[in-house]
Amino acid sequence: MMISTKGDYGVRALIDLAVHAGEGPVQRADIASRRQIPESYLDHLLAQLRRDGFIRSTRGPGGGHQLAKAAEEICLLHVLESLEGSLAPIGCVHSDAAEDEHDPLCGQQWVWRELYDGMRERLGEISVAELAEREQERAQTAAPSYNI
Amino acid sequence: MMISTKGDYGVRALIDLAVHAGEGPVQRADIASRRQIPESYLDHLLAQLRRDGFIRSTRGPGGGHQLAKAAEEICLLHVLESLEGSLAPIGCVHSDAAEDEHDPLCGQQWVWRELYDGMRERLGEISVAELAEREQERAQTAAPSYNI
DNA sequence: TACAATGCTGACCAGATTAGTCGGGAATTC
DNA sequence: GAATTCCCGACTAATCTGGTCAGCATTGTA
Repeated sequence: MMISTKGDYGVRALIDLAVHAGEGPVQRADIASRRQIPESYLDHLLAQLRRDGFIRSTRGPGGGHQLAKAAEEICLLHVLESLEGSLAPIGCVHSDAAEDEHDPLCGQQWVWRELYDGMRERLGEISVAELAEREQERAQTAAPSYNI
Repeated sequence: MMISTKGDYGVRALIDLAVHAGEGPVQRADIASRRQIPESYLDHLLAQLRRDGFIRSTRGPGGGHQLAKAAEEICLLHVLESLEGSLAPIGCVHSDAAEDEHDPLCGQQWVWRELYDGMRERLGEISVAELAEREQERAQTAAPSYNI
């Protein structure tokens, strides 16, 4: 398991913010109840997302959280790396490792690196905007009667 | 981290067995020292690999472990799944899950599934034989003077 | 038949990580 | 100044990782 609830919840929260973008700050409690995330846990995740510049938060009544940049510019790769740390499938492979820094004992490194690079590439292509769109589409297909 | 030392050590052990295939049973202690794996830990990994039919073990003097099938027929996917359990990047996605068993709250499932399928496909193509070959090649390039 | 070499098994353990909870403080609006 | 909201750090229980260890089972050889 490479993606814990941290990453999963965090992504969901960002989707929620993307869906409600332009409606002013969204409150933690609303995200939590809509996305079924324990509120006090979500707290920590939002803090991390703020630290890494994905969201902006405002305090006081009417406060809440908003995306700090366009949803199109937030890719899954960065979000997950923010919340989960490195996504490397194994310790001896990290994104900033030198190309030929090979441990002679870890001859199968090329496999892990190949997997890792493939994953990072794909995750880098998927934006929170895309996830939010897909969700909206699905919601409409699932319950079209409410939308006529 | 999706691949712990379990999977890594296990793969190394199988490579070792592939390299020494045809030389009779290979002893645990030899694998352990050549591959830098704690012997008593390796013990458990070999047990698992045996249970899942990757190796055959014989006891008594001159005993040891051998591949139970051709190294070409052992793919990384099965080995890792034997040692690590499911490689699913997240709980809601497993290989035997029904196609449309979607949790309405997990709208981003398609992403995880896409990653998972890609990984499984790639890992299914790589055999222990290939890993062993690559290792041998590299050993020769690294120290050609010993092989003239 | 004894014994030495080897594998087999289950119990145990320390440290890290995950998935939270809780309590209190700080900022902001009304 | 009171209500609302975010912010932050301490704490916890359960699980996983990466082992270690003791003792038993099997088998070849003298």
